[in-house]
Amino acid sequence: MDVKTLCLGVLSRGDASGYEIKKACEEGPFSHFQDASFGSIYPALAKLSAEKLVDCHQMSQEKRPDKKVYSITPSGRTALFETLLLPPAPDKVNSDFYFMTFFAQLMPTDVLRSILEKRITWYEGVVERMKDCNLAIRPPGERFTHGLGLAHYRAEITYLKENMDQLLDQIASEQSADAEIPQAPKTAAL
Amino acid sequence: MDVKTLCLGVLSRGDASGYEIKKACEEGPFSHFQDASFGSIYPALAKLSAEKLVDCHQMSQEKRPDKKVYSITPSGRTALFETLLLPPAPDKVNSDFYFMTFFAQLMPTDVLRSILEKRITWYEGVVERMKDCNLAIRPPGERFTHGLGLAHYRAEITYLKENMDQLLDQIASEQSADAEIPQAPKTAAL
DNA sequence: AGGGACATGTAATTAGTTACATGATTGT
DNA sequence: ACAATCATGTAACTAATTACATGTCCCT
Repeated sequence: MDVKTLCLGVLSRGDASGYEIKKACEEGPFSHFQDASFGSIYPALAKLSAEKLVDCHQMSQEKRPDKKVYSITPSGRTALFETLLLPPAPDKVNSDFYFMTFFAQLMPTDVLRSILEKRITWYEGVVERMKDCNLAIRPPGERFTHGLGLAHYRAEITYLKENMDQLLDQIASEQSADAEIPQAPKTAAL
Repeated sequence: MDVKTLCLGVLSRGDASGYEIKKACEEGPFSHFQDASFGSIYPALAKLSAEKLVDCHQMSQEKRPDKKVYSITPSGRTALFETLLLPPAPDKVNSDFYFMTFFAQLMPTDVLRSILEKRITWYEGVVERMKDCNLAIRPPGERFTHGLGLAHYRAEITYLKENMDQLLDQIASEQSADAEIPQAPKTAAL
């Protein structure tokens, strides 16, 4: 989703500064399917402000730098509703991890094993942190999306655990056989 | 993965033209986790050619335009191996669909239902097409990645089917209750 | 004294997409 | 006649990232 709509989405849940919006995308509830950097968030908030889709009030804090807290306006909410009515763009998954596993047979088994284990550990941590958050207070869409993410991560962990040893074995045996038959096919099979 | 490495990956499986590389990303085995347009593929192939990582030979065809068929060179294979040894960049999932389900309670239930049903139908089609491809002839990494993709899609389909009616019901009842309590929280809960 | 969290913002750069330009052949 | 598939390539554009600039407080 474009950064402007992402900001409107975060602000629809309550007031926030640019810094806090970044955190919501990094660690918060949006971290699993959205991303944005300061270099895109601050200009997006400035534009939303100019379009009167958000209000901004400066906040002086003791022992902390001043911050600008943004609130969504009624027209901002309308803009968010309207975006939600548009057919969603197809998901764009760009995964180096999948690319690597696809070419697993070209990799040394120790590097491959390390990558697979890191992925499992990472996702197990994600699942643990997700289980800890209090969903009771959240609206149904958030709970649903949360459960969908969990289902996805759990399925990936299960598959990786059940199949990684077999993959590693197959590659180890193919790589020793490769010494005898070092031929690549001349035309790609789709 | 950057388009140059993606091209090397496709060419490592056999010779191909720019047009065929595009097809591999659109319909072929890379379609689930990679994307690239002509505007990035053709310049990438030109650069790879200049760096001698691929060879190019013109092919005249009857009743078809000429095509340029690219082959990966030994140094191209080395470059691909080396990229595969680098730690993979974290996955970048940018999903409008997840964003929408997150804000499901802001959407009319009929629009939401239609989006959920389209997603299920789309993924069921993907799974059907994936089941049909002959994996016996493919290397272990490709089989593994294929199974991982299938596991993910099946988990998502299962979750959507098991939870969408409940979500729709919850939203329908909340929306009628909203008429009585029209208050938004003032500060976001992460 | 050095790093990390807090806090905002701009400028340079990158990496891609979309649209355009061209043109034959095949199917409806 | 019109769209789709095959086929390559460039130019304009977009949307983002990264690096830079600035500064405080807190912890080790």
